[in-house]
Amino acid sequence: MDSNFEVIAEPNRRAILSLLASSERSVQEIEQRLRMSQPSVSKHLRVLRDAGFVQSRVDAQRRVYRIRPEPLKEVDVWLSTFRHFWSTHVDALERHLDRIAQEPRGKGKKR
Amino acid sequence: MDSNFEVIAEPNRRAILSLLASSERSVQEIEQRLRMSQPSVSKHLRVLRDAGFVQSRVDAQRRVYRIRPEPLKEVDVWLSTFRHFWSTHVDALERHLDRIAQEPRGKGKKR
DNA sequence: CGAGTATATACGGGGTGGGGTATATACGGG
DNA sequence: CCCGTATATACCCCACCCCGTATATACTCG
Repeated sequence: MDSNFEVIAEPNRRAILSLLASSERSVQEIEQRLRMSQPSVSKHLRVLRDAGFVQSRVDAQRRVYRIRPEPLKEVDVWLSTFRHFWSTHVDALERHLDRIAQEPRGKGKKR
Repeated sequence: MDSNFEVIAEPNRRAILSLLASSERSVQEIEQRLRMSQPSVSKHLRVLRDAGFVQSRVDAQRRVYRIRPEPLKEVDVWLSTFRHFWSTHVDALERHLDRIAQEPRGKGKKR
C-alpha cells in the first residue's frame, strides 16, 4: 500500500476512521459496530497503522485504536490545490470556466 | 469504480487532476507532460469523466478536458469530519490525546 | 471523398488487494 | 500455571485494476 489515497480508498477502512473520529475504540468494538469479521478488522487496522492513520495503546488484553491525523492532513493538503474551485469566488470561477468553454474558435465551426 | 476515493487512489489520475488544476488541456498535452501512453491517458480520463471529476469540450479534432469540482468537494466534505484534529485548537487536542495515551503502567513517553 | 490526426476502445496478461477459514500469539485472572 | 479472551497472522482464492498492443471511431482539411 504505497499511498495514503489507496489506504482511504477502501470503504471499510474509511468506516473505521469515521468510527474512530468520535472516540477511540477496541478492535472488538469496531468489529461489532461495523459488522466486520475480526481478522478483517485487524488487517485493516494493520494497514491503517502502517500508514500512520491510527495508533494503538494497550488496555489489558485489548488494543485501543485512535486516529492519527497526519496522513489525513496530507490528503487535505493535496485537496487544497483544488479548493479554490469551490471555496470562494465560486461565481467568478464559474463565469471564468464558462467563458473558456465558449472560447471563439479561429475557424468557423458549427456547434 | 464505485467511489470517488478509488478514483483518486490512482497516482496517474491524481497527476492528471493536478495538471488540470492549473488549466484545461488536450489529451495530447496530458500525454506529453505526464509521459503516459495515449491509451492510458484516455482510459484514465474516461474514469475521471464517468466519476464527474472532469468534463471535456470539443475543439476541432481535440478533446479538451477540465476539472469539475464536485467529486473533490465530496472528498473534502468527508475530510471535514477529521479536520478538527489539526485545524484549530491543536494544542488542546494534543493535550487531550496525550492524556488518553498515558498508559496506566506509568510508562510516560513523549514524542 | 480520402488522407491524416486525435482520441477512444477491445483484448489479454500480470500483479495485487480483500475476504474467509484456520491458527498463532498476547494477556489477565483464578 | 492454565484457561479464556482478545487480537494478530498465514494461507488460499477470486475479482479487479492497470498496462501494452492493436484496432476502431471521430473529425478536419485539401
